[in-house]
This record gives sequence, structure tokens and C-alpha cells, in this order.
Amino acid sequence: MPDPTAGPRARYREQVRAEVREHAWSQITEAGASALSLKAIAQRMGMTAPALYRYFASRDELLTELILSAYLDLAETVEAAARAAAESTAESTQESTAAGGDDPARQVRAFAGALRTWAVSAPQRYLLLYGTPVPGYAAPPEATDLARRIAAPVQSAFAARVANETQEGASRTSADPALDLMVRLWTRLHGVLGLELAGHFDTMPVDPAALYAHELDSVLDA
Amino acid sequence: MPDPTAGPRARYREQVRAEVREHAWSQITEAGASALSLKAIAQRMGMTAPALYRYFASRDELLTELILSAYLDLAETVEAAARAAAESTAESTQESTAAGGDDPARQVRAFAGALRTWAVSAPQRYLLLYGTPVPGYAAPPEATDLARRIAAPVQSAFAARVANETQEGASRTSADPALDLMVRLWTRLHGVLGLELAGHFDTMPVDPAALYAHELDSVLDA
DNA sequence: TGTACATCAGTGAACGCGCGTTCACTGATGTAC
DNA sequence: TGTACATCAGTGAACGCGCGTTCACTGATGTAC
Repeated sequence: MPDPTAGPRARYREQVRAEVREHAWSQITEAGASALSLKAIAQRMGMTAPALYRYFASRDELLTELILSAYLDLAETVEAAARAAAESTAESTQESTAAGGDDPARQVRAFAGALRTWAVSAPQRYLLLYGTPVPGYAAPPEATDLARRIAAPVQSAFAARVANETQEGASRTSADPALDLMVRLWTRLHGVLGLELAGHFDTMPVDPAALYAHELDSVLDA
Repeated sequence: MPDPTAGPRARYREQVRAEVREHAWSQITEAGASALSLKAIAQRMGMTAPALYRYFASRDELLTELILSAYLDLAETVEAAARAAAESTAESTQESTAAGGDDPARQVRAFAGALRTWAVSAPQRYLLLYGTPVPGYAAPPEATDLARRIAAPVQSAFAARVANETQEGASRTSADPALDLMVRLWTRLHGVLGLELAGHFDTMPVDPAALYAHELDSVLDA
């Protein structure tokens, strides 16, 4: 009883699917998400358009897969960064190790750094997730879960931090102070990234990287 | 020597142009900027598509006009708000009148309030200016001027404020402290607006209006 | 006040393009006996 | 080990759609004498 997901045909299928996704990304990079076209991809691959329907049920299915894979990639990227920061803290600082944990601020910094690198390296990919929604297209429910997962490292870092502090709660926006901090970080970082990637700082004497770093600090030092 | 810009034909021209713009906006509102189509507009107006070429040289020219008019509308909106705030301050507070000016913070608050109302009332219009750029379309140079004009009330309010304060300059990002404050306000407000209009808070226990107000305060109280 | 003329709005047909998607089919490839 | 069969990748033609834009043309409307 051979595994149909591991035979040579399945392998080939996965190769072609990957190649389609690759061409799809370069198309999105060059002309935005609304320019995604199965026919154009088929052409670049030296195939006919109907052939792609063996691999993707429709254009929307391909787009959904791209969006989910982008979310997943970002989630894994920021998780790895936060984890690395937590481990290096545990190694170098005896004090915090003795305190039984890691430095939340370091993890948040690692998260923010990874996020910016990820966004700047592929602006259209970032904008696909956090920019203007594609008209007439509704993101699948899994996207919400992944979006939550991306925020998780930050939120738990802030939760650890909040637990160590006396709470005043003067400027709370919601019931959960860790959520509050996470949202505040999220909006501030996105405020810089969104305008930067859209090119709005191009005609101004503004250094987006420095601004980003400042906004990060503004939340951590609050 | 009759004025050709005031005859009945010119008047009619302007009416039709306005109607085209109106339909264009409702099209953008419903399906985003990339869905803007001269043929579809002509159809809704009960005309043939070529007829529209009497009024607009091309689709891109129409789009440019829409973008510029949106910038202009926003500029006038925030200018009016800031002016009203300055005047009402001058009336009610003798102290600040004696000090020869108005309350910068009030003007910035008025600006931010007007901005949010403007953005929320027509999300796609806001996103047309500050969201993901339309692929393959470059904004005209005038857009930059108008963008600067929109920021002007805030920047001058901050300039007035900075002049009254002792400067430490610890967290400067650029050479001009008023510019710094303006950019910080801009990115923080856009961070909230951009994510809100894209629907990213819909599945979270977050109140965008409260968050927006908090971010506004965070810059004013710095 | 009435007529001739120039101006200009709008039509209809057409061009060339690209899109997503369906369908009947050919031919290669892996698999079961 | 070799042959028969089922599976499946890919083709080519086609459908219907919408787009921007050009062009020769009709007919109404304003204007100059």
C-alpha cells in the first residue's frame, strides 16, 4: 500500500506547485496583488493556462495559498527571532536566569527587527497582508489565526513584563494590559512601515529606520 | 469677447465632468482604485465610452484628478478644523490671547479629529492616498505639494510649541524638532487608521476610536 | 430677428488586448498482474 | 521481466467577458453677421 502523497507523481506535483507560487510572487512583487494572473504565470512557465488547473482550483485559491504562506512565513520568522533573543539572554545574563526568565524587552526588540527586515525585503508581500485589502476578496478564517500567532510572542513578552509591574491602568484601551501594549506596538510599527513602503517618506528628510527604532523604544519605555 | 470658460457649454462640460467623478468615486468605494473603469462609468451614465474622452484624456488622467481632489479636500478639511480651533481658543481664553497666540495642542487635536472623520467616512479614499500604491501608476508632482500642505497646520502648531519649550533633543530623528513631532503624529495616527480601515481590528477586542485618541495624546503629552 | 456657419457632444463600429474557466482530447508515466 | 491498464499531465480550441482607445460620422447647440 504505497503512500500516494510520496510517489514520484506527488513529488512532481509539489515541484510544479512551488514553481507556480514562485512566479506568482514575482508577479505580485512587480505589479501588486491585483495583477495576479494564472494565464500570465502559465505563459512564463511555458505552459498553457488550463494546465494550471491541475494544480490550483482557481485564481482565488492560489491567492489564498499565497496569503496564508506569507502569514506563516512571517509567524515563523518572528518566532525564531524572539526565541533566539530569549535564549541568548538566558545564556549571557545570570541575573535574569536567576530570576527564572528572559528579558521581555529583548524579545520584543528582536520581533520588531525581524518584522522590519521581513517587510522591507518584500514590500508587496507585507502590503498584501497589512495594506489595502484586495477588493472583492475575503481572507480565509485561517488568516485570523495566523495573524494572532504572529502577535503571540509580543503579547506573551508583554504579559511577562506586566506581571512584574505595579499596574496603574490610567491609559488602558481594553481589558488586557498586555493586549494593549501589543496593539500599541503593532500600530506604531505599522504606521512607520506602511507609510515607508508606500513611499511617503521619499520626498521628506526622514530616516525610516531611525523612526522605526524610536517608535519601538516609545512603547518599550512607556 | 465672451469668456469661453463661462458659457453654457463650459457649464455643461463641468456638470458632466463632475458626474463622471461622482461615479468614479462610488466605483472606487465599492471595488477599490484598481477597478476604476471608463467603460463602466459611461455605462452607468447611460453613455458610450468614447464620449467620456471628450472630458478626460485617459483613465490615468481621471485617476490623477481624483487623487489630487482627494488631497485637496483633505487639506481644506484639516485646515478648516485647525483654523476653527485656533479661533475658538482665541475667543474663550484671554490668557492665550494675551500671549499673542493660540493653543497648539487644540489645533493638533482638531486636525486629528478631522482626519479620522474624513478617513472613516470614505475608507477607500483614504487608502487611495495612504494605502498600497496603485501598481504602475505614479502620482503627479502636485500630490507631494498637497501632502505637504496637509501636514502644514500640524507642523506650524508644533513649531509654535517647540519655540516655547527648552529643547533637550535627546530623541530627535531629524534636524527639525517640529518636523519630528509631525512625523511621529502622522505615523501613529496612520498606524491606527490603516489597520482599522483594512479591517484588522475586526476580530479583536480593540476600540479603534479610543486607540486613536490615545495615540494622539501620546504625541501631545510627550 | 433670422439665417449661415462653426463648434462640439455623442454614437457605433472596430481593434487588440488580457482575463478566468470549461471541455474533449492526446500522450506519457507509473503500477498491478 | 514483460505486458495491459489506469492514472494523470498537458494541449488546443473555445466561450464570454471587460478593458482602453481610435476613428469616421451624425446631429444638436451656440454664435456671428
